Amino acid sequence: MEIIRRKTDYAFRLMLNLSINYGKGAVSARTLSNEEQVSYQLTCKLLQKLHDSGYIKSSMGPKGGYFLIKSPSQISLADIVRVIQSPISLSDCLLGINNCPKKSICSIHKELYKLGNYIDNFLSNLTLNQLINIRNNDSENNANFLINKEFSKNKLN
Amino acid sequence: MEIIRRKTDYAFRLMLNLSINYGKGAVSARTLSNEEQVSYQLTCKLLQKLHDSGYIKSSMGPKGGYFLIKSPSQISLADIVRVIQSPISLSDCLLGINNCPKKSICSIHKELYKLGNYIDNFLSNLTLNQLINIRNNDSENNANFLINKEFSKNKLN
DNA sequence: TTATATAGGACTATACTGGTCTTAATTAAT
DNA sequence: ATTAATTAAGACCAGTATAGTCCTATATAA
Repeated sequence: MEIIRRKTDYAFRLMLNLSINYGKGAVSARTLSNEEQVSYQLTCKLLQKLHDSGYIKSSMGPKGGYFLIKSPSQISLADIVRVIQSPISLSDCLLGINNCPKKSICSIHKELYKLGNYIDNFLSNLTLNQLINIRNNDSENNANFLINKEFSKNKLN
Repeated sequence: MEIIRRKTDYAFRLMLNLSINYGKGAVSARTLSNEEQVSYQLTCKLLQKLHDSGYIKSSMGPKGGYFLIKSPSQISLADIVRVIQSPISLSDCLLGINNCPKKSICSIHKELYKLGNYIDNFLSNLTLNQLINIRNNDSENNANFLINKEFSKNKLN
């Protein structure tokens, strides 16, 4: 089960593309669809949602398209997640005392609560602007995934 | 969308109960169902899965039931998650370079990868034994959720 | 006027999730 | 031996989420 749903992932891409084009005019759904390899229909749907939520504006007609309203530094991945997919929660029971019938359970949820907070904060603090910077600093080679593999070996050390 | 599915949460409870009874003989599904407020049928199903995965043993007949094979210090929440629900992955694309058509995306996934690792490690390092200890240290009052509520108010401060 | 865009409702196939029902097989105690 | 308590396990189901398409309408630059 994916925490970040596929649609949300698509939206990340679309928004990152718009971030790179921030201040350079509108980008059409068709272009975004092609460049980010997301089906045209779905691209439209996702852009509409992002539009309705006030992150992007649209201009209709030829030469129309979408562009960011806010600066990429003011939009986090958590924002996008919130728009596209149902909210991420770590577990049902964290929502309230009602679902947690026994005290014995609370030690579980107390710990899970910390994890939930961490995830929240992580996504809230990761802005589109930061992602652009990471990409730029990251050299021109395509070896990011190799780097990621190293990350995984060293995890928690 | 919950990262820890409800069934997994149930399994956490059942396993914590068995942990508390570790070394004290078998506990029947009926008892576990009552004590942890999980439907009897579902309790049976979950216990069967945990049994098949080698975390608990069963004895049939009257006075039968289930008991842990391993020590609670050797079973993590990640273990239980793995048995009960489909594996947690942060996003489809993290699975491989194949799903990641554009380099521009990698800066997203590089960061998400870190988050995925954190979640993994968190759950892998949280053992049933630790949860018992947390519970015991946590005083005898029932106010854990009040504490949790405070947590939620103060988060990110 | 036309071609290029966005806007948005309706619909669908598939899969997952939580959960139940039913029928067996095992075994301690009487 | 019989009975009652218990695990074992397959089949089934309703509800919902997910990803995605289809179709029609509307706006607008050229």
